[in-house]
Amino acid sequence: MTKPTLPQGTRDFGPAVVRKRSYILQTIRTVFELYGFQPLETPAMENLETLMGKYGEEGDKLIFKILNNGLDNKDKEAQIRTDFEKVLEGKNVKGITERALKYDLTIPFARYVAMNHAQLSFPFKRYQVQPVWRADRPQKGRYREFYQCDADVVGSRSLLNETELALIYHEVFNRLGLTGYDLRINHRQVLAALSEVCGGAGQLTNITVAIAKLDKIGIEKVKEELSARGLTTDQVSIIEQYLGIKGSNEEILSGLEKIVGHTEAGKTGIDEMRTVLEQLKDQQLNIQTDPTLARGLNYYTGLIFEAKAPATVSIGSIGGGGRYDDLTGLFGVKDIPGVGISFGVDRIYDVLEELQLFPKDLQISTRVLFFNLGAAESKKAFELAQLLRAKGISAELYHEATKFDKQFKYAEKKNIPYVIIIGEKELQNNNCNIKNLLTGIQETVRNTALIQFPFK
RNA sequence: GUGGUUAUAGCUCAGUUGGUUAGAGCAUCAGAUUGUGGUUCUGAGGGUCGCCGGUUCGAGCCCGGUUAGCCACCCCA
Repeated sequence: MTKPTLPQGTRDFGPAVVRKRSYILQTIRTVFELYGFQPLETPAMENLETLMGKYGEEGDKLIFKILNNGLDNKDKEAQIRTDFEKVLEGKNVKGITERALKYDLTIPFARYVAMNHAQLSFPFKRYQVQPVWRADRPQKGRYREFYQCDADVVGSRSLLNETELALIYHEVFNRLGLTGYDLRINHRQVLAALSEVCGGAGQLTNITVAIAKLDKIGIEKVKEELSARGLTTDQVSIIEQYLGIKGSNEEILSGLEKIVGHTEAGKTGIDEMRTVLEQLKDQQLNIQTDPTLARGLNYYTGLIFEAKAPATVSIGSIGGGGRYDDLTGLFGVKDIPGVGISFGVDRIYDVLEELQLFPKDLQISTRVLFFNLGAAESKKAFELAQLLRAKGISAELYHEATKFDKQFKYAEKKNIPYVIIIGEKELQNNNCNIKNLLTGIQETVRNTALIQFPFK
């Protein structure tokens, strides 16, 4: 017998952890529902070609592929050998692998919309809470299997959607007690305009990758990287100017206007951000425009979001999203624009843990433990436990008659707030002793009055 | 995917230049206590030193490989 282990980057979730995770998930689901989103689930696996090419070159490498069954079929051996040669060259071949684990929830959603657009009524607002898989190297806050919680609206170009999604972030983080969250926005068109001003749309990726690192490596290193990626001194100096924009949201937008406001794309981007900020004006969100924000996924075309944990926690991004104008176009259905956001539950968990923001009573499941003091006593206890259960109060009867010490310790470990003791005396008198383990207060109650007792 | 680092009891960790039988605290179990827990006291169980191989008379310690955690890069939730 070898010791069992878990695959790299995966985890088991024990009872206490599951409770905390579902507290987060329930909070998010509730807010999604509050804003009119409807649930959707899609399979763990998709056809490989549904996923390939949707997440950029790096993303493709991180997709978990599933080996086909039946590769040992002798009749097909020759074909399988030639196919496998292609795999060794880094190609994907249907004969070897045609399915993959889903990498995010957005592309499967786009696939769903493309397949069902004739039946759906638009705008279609859906939320989805499911695990996704990435063949990334694990670190703290980075796993190979993790949950995403997405909300997307498709079939509407209205910026009201962006506004409401920002409010959802605000509402969820506030409900979780994460009031110090940091929500940033930027616009793909502004980034596109910047690269246009800097000598051609071909530079977009080079520029966004470099400026996204500003926080981490500083302006000098960013300039070095831009030069290394082939930008001229003039172009680098425009970007330096762009990165130097600071101040309030309005100050940042005016700053952007000076650099990219004369371009069509730049104007659109700035106007849209301004509209959304205007709509949010009275809502007290911690929202700020951040010209360095550049989300990696290459399907975003409009406003983009990123939610970060409070600065005191070293976890970084806990959510992100943005507008994509033609996601279903990838699957042959044109003109269905969309916008969506995502919450990273696993990271939010780590943040709440670090800041000790989980409610204390999450771990209370059983409210009442009946002590077991013998055959006749436990028969009565069982009867009363059934009464409480029928009233919706979760109750347990200790599984065997043993000394008090053990039964108390069981209650303590399971965080059970009340124990009920029925012994020989109580059995005769038709009453029972209810002890509150938190306060230590014990009182005697008639059995007929037990169901009225407030087990708070 | 690249580089670095760590792995000893259920948990947190000691373990000397390689040397007989690998230790502590907490936790667990039993007793002091036959109807009232959290404190205290006494005792007990528990380890193929992540795994595989090598060097050596001898390896927890040295070397190689492998698996997993962590860190940086890349990227990302």
